[in-house]
Amino acid sequence: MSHDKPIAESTVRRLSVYLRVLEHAVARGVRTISSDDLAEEGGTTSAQVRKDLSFFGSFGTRGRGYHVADLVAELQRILGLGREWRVYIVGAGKIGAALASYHGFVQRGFTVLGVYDNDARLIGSPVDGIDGVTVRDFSRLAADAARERPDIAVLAVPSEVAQGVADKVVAAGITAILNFAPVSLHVPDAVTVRSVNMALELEGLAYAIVHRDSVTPAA
Amino acid sequence: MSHDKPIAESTVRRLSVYLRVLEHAVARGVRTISSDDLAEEGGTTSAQVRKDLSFFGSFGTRGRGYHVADLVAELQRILGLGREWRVYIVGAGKIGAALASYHGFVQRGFTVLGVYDNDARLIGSPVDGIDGVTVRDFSRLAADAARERPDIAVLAVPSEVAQGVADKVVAAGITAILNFAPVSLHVPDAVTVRSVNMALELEGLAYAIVHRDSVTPAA
DNA sequence: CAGTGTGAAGCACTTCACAGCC
DNA sequence: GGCTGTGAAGTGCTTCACACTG
Repeated sequence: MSHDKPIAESTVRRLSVYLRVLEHAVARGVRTISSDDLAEEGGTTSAQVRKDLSFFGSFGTRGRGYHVADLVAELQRILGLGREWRVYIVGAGKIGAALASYHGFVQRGFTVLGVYDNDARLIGSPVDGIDGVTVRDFSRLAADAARERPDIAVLAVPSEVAQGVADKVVAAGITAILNFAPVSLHVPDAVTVRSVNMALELEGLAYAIVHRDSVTPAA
Repeated sequence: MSHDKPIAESTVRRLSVYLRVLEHAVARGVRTISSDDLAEEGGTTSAQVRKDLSFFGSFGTRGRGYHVADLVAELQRILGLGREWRVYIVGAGKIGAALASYHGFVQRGFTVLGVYDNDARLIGSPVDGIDGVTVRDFSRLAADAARERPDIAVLAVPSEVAQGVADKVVAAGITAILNFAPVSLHVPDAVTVRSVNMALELEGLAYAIVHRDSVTPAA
């Protein structure tokens, strides 16, 4: 849609972090914040904060800092959080259920329209945390998607079936996937995939412990 | 402990990915694998695979590739997966419970010794998925840790209390934290923190959808 | 030959440092 | 005086390309 120069994924990640810090600042009644403070809270450097923001415009006031409320609005706009994002969760196991009722999602405008599974024992049972939503039959996903046009599918299924599920999700016209299975998914270029891999993070910690002080943190 | 030159976090991440691919290959009865195949399955390039491995040694055979079983052993050794890693999970809510019973952890030698909460209604109740483990009182964590010497604490608590919990965990002598709360934790340098932030990943997807084809994937 | 191992080149992200502005 | 915005410098990860070897 836009023709801005590409922004690094690392920058986008930090923008999300800044947004959280700023919302916290709003809650505390803070009006104005410097790049130094933002960096401190967000775990980065002031130069990084200013550089990240500079890709999108000049939001600060020299000598003063950033107006918190304004910057919140800017970041929400930049990140695309002004609208409702419609989400399907695939997999009604422990992790899928936990995600479905995760408060952090709703808070940011991510609405869970449906939770899918192929286990007959789960289909039809209520998803707690979301009133009125019951577990849907995975075989209906394509038909439902044609009607509801979800933006994002969250995959909380076992590794062995993750690629197959991803293929079905893509075939249903969903173009963004958040993958919780510990496998790399192969999807067409037009589809965006992010992965959250908890076991991999634990392994990273194990490595760090074993090799204490010989790992360069990337962020 | 060792005096190897520091290895990039991105490299360590990929090693974990390679390990998974290789284990899958073992399961399929594959004996030998090329950097090309490993890259294809792992979502990277063959040069990257060879470079990553080269930091630790020469494990392949020119003209032939890598012996799968041998490389699995090497990677397990490099990542420090040869031993048991003792884990405490703090927070017995939905996410904490889901993590406690997550199979991927046990599989890699991560043993959940205890699940902690400060909610009296949860303390003492069984943690399903782990036989014999019941939810422990968070106020006992320091005392338990002195005895059980866990390596890693997984934080599955609300953002508002995450920093406070982290402080207690650090005070209890735990030096590695996997943080699921969407805040950056401030800890001493000697403590390693990794964060998994699901809301942030969703926001990344939202950004990617809004700015389709103007994001440079970092991995 | 097929495919690894690796110095060198390329590229992208981060940090520096300072001019400019409130 | 304090702090932003930003070219330029620095750093580190990735990609290239090829010598080398089983």
